[in-house]
Formats: sequence, C-alpha cells, structure tokens
Amino acid sequence: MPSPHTLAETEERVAGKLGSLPLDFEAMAVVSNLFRAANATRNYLERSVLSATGLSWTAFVVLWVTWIWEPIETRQIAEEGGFSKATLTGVLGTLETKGYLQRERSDKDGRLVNVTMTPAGRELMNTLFPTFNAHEQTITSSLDPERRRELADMLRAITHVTEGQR
Amino acid sequence: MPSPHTLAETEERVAGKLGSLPLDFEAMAVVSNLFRAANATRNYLERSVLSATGLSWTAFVVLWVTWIWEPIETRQIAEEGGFSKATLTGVLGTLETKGYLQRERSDKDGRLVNVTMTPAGRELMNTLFPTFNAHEQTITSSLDPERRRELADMLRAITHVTEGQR
DNA sequence: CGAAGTTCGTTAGCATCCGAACAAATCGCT
DNA sequence: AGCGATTTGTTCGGATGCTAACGAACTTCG
Repeated sequence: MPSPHTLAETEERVAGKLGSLPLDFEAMAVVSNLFRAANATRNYLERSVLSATGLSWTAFVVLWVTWIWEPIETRQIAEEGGFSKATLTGVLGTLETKGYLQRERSDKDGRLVNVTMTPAGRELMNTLFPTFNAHEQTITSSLDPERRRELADMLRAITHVTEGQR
Repeated sequence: MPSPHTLAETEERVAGKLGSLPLDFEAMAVVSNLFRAANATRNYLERSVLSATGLSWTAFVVLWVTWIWEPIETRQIAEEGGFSKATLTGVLGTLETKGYLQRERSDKDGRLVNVTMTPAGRELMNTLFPTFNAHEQTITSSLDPERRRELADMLRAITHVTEGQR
C-alpha cells in the first residue's frame, strides 16, 4: 500500500481544511506510520514465514509464548500475547488438534488450565523461530543496532502511555 | 496488556531454548514492540475518540482520507488507507447510509466511483479530527518533536522494506 | 470495427477476533 | 462453616476484513 501522496502534500491539505487550528503534524505522522509499518510487517511475515506452516499470526504468537514459558497458564498467554480470552480458547483448540500443544486442568486450582508443548510443537519452533528471527533481522536491516534499540525504546514509551490510561 | 515479563527475562529464555544459535534480539524487540504499540494505540484511540461516534477504525480512516482529498475515487481511498477493495465497499455503504459521504459514478469512466463528503460529514470531521489529533499528541507526549520525527522516519524505513519485498 | 485482455467495484464465502453472558471453582468475610 | 463476590475458561453472537469469482466498462491491437 504505497501511499500516492507525500507527507508534505497531506499536511498542506489538512492545514487547508482546518485553517488556523493548531495541529501536531509530527504526532500525526507517528501514528499514521505506526499502523502502516505494523500492517506491512505483519503481512510480510505471514507471507514469508507463516503461510508455509498454516499458522495464523495469533496462533504463532500463542505457540511462541508457550514455547518460551511452558508450562504456562492460559490467562498468562492471553496477557503476554495481548488478545482476549475468547480468542485464545479457539486458537488453543486449533493448536491442540494440530498436535503442537496440550491443555491440562490445574491440580491446585480447578479453574485454571495449564498449557505445555508437545514434542512436535517443540520441534516446529526449533526450526520455525530461527527462520522468523532471520526475517525480523531483514525487516530492521536498514537500521543499525543502536537505532534499533532506540526504536524499540520509543515504541515501548508509546505503549506505556496508551496502556496506562485505561 | 502489560507484559508480566521483562525483555531481559524473555531473551534469556529464548537463548536457553536455542542454545548457541545466533539470534538478533534487537530485531526481535523491535518487531514485538511494534505490534504492542500499534494495538495499544488503536485500542486507546477507539476507546477515547471513536467509540462516542460509532465509527470503526477503518470507517474513520476512510472518512479522513475522503475529507482531505475529496472528490476521490474509491480505488485511491483503498490505496491510501491500506485495505482491500472488498473491505472498502462495505465501509462506504455504511458511511453513505449514515449520511457522511456520497458515491457517484464517474462520467468519464463508467467503472469508477467518485466519493464526496456530505455537509454532515464535513461538520463531523471539523470537530472530530482536532480531537483525534489532540489524542495523537498525548500518545507521543513522552517524545520531544525531534524524536517524533526520528520515530516516524524509522517506521517509514521499516514499511519501505516490508512493502518493497512483495 | 471487434474480439481479447484489463481494470473497476461488488458479491459471496470464509477466517479471525472480540464483548457479553455463563457455569464452575475459589476466595473473603463474618 | 457458609454464603456472596471474584476469577477463570468457554460458548455464543456479531463485527470486521480478506480472497476469489463475477459482470460491467474500458483499452489494445490486429
């Protein structure tokens, strides 16, 4: 989705619409580019890495979180991944059917469900994650390591503000 | 979705999983924080600005693009906004029913549809966009103007790589 | 001309994800 | 101990957005 208009053109039009109202164009550019970059990155990774495995984006995140932190409770997976409990229920079902992980009711607390990887799931992630990371490297290849750290820090700052004001 | 684990903890676990394999942790952090920030920002803006208007995120983007560039062809709206033609058809129908914009077949080319705002649509955006921009300012308030520009630039660089390799 | 190919918007079918409501289990307070 | 409040995972209904297929309108080129 390459925008056919430049940033300057857009700013000019917006300023024309609202006359003398003071607007924060830098903030506008950050938000707009944030969504563009996130969508483009997701599409890129789904196409280049995930499509071959038949995993959806969310399914991969669930697998990744479980792989790292297993055994893990489902509520923690939802919190780490940033999606709702309802979504997680469906995705866990799919991944369990495919044989990548297992659900098990907790002994200590009958409400909780613990999740662990199966050997097949671990084997998948052993090869899938390095591939994924290699593409993450490609995505950020135009930035040197120092700037990557800065970028991650600034994104964290934004997340902090938007998640804080709840 | 505040992650209960720190970055360092996550890196340690991942390194433990894959032993000696070389991984790019900075790239991993960038991608992960990119999605977290985008989701948190979208939720924040939907909650604080859009929910009162009954507009979905996509509907707002369509309205915004049309407001700035009207009269505009539907294919251009889809390109600017970054969604599919099929999605646009539905959203345009909704916005037309609500009386915010109008469709009109082109005289020059019978395949094209031109879109213009109604007075009600313009009035809505005249008050809605300044509010939206004020919240965008809040979102980036922890960064000074120079860093906001840097952030927008780095996000553009990522978009360029991921959209380029199509 | 006119037939083949292209482009456009729409439709239909499908997958994904969420909020609300719910049942089961646990906790807290007296 | 016991009963209301809270927490957890699941189910259900709805909203959203995409791909593929399609008809209509235009373009190309022999």
